[in-house]
Amino acid sequence: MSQQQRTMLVTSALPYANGSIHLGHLVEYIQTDIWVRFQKMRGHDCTYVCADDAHGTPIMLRARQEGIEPEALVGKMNAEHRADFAGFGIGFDNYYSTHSEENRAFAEDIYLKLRDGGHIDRRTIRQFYDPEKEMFLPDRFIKGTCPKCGAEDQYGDNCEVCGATYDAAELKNPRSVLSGTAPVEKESEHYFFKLSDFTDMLHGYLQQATQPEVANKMNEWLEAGLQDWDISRDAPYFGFRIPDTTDKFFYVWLDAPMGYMASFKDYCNRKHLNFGDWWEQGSSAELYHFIGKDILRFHTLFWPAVLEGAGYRKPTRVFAHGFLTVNGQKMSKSRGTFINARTWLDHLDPEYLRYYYAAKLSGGIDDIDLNLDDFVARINSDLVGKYVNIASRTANFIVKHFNGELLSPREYGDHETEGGARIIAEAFEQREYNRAVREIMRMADSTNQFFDENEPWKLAKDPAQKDKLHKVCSRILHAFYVLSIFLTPILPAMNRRVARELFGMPRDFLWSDLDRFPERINRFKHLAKRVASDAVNAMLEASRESLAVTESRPASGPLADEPVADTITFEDFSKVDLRVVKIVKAEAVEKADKLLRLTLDLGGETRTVFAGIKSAYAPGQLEGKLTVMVANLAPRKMRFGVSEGMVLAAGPGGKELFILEPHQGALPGMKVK
RNA sequence: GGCAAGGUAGCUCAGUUGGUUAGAGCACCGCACUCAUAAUGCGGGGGUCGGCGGUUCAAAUCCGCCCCUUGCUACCA
Repeated sequence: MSQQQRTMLVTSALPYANGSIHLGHLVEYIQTDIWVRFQKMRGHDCTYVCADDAHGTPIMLRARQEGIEPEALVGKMNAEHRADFAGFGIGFDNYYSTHSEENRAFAEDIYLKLRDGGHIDRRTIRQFYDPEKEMFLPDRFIKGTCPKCGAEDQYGDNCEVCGATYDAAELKNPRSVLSGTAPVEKESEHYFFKLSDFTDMLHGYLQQATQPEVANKMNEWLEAGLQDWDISRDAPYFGFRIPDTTDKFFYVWLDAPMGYMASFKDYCNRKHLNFGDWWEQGSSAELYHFIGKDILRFHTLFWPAVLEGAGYRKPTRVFAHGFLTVNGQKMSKSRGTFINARTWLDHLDPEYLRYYYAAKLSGGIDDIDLNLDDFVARINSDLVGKYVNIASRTANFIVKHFNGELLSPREYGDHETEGGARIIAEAFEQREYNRAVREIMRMADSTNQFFDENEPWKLAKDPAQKDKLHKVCSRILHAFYVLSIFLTPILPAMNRRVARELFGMPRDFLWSDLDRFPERINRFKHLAKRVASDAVNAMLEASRESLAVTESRPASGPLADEPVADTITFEDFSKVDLRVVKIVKAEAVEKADKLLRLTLDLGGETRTVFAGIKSAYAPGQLEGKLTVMVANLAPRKMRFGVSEGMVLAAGPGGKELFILEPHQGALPGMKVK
């Protein structure tokens, strides 16, 4: 199996330094790590780097809250992340931070090259500003009433109740999350990267560098026309200052992907390598990014355009994966399925998670499900019952009757591994680990069949059959040896023990070890124990508890979904003019599947209001009834006409929506106060 | 509503360019075995391959329409 040695640099996305690593993150790191270990085993020069994404407003504010410097917070999280990753056997060659001098140098270098190349624009935009804290507010730090559905306490970019997206400027009663004061709009000069300069290049790039389904999706953005990208943020901000400015900082996406370069640069410095051999245009090294599908735009549009504009090479391929669900649903804190890496490590073997993910992962972007019952069954059956059991049931015969010595394939008859090895190597290369695992388990099955057919336990009792016993068991242990090599990228720790303790090798397995077979074994030592479902339950319980400490909110019910909003003053309330109205007409809107057009009598004046209540009310049910509306809400143009107010209703949505109705005697036009 | 990805045994999933009675693992029911930190082998039950049409000698696989799930997005002011 001679082949060209490849030079590869591989990355996983940078985890944000604001939170702990959880099982969702680990899908990506485990996927990447398996691939990297496979490439290394094949003898390629493969380097795996990552870093913490350490900048941004949330970090700055959290540090403030904890009363420490951002640097201290970032350092603490870096140590925690490293420990978690190490626990799962993620073998980074370097793990760094975007808060580093190398990263500053790359951000500035790239920015200046883009600027000098004419790809940076400056213009003034209006943005919310917190006068008390004296800072501009990102969308996530403004809350207010959703302009679409009226839900309170919604973020400045989208509404979690109705799912609407909007500009922070559209929020009603906006207020700063930091100080509670009303933010003011203020002008500020921002820097923009002219992404559209690279449209043609990206068109071709997407085809060759991404999975087909990803290219299709991203082409939608190209067709819609690429917008300029705001790459600056105003002080105060935890990040790098833009050169030649006093109060402008790079937005996180102009320093996060540079973190890949910075981490590798740090590695080069320590290993005395020439950074440019990997990153200069025309480099023959391969560059791969593993990412989640949520950050596709940044990695397949923004990042290649930036690299192109700054004169660097572009990634060879960008591999996106799907999200993790647990027991078929999104990870949930109240169900205990929002599981941190550390919680798993406290209760379960990390390699079992690696195996389970591998058994599920394909090369596509489908979500994968961690079904915990299936997990227990799968580990116990595949790993313990099939794979480990092969060695466990065979090794004793060799040690006891033959002093550990194995016959060679020539002595017991040929050992065919070529075909299977090719299939499995191909599957690893294509990141179709599920296929590799299926094939490996198929081979484990046939090995167990072979064992049972030959009944070595009977041979062992008959001295005349000693030679056959030796042949059968040698062959089986060689099959185990082959399976172990195949499983090494997935189960590195277990197979380090197999290589060294059982087969007495001085190092871990390499793929080329398939070309020769060991001549002896040592006594078998226990390798893996079954998963008890108790341990899984304990982990879920611990997850629930660890989160309960940080959040003392009710676990379920309306109050949990939508906590009571911040206190407002009476003046705030009195701004809202609520009136009793009579619904004189209610009709379905053609082509609208959620809206009803209501004609409301306000006691002399009539208003047209669109309400998203079609899922709960038939038009006829409403006509003639009284209800309450917000009468002084700014009119809003919608697709089907202008809505002149809003009717009040409660409930989560769907069939559960309940219009408010006043008691007997109320008349249209009366003010609610 | 638009776009995308899915809908195959109770569960988790395979099914390459359409081709014999649709597969695996787990679970379940028998049987066998005892070497193995209960682990294995054999056999069995179980599916109208989301639904309805169409193309074809032949469709889970191709085409059309519809239903459901998930993700983005849009109209739930």
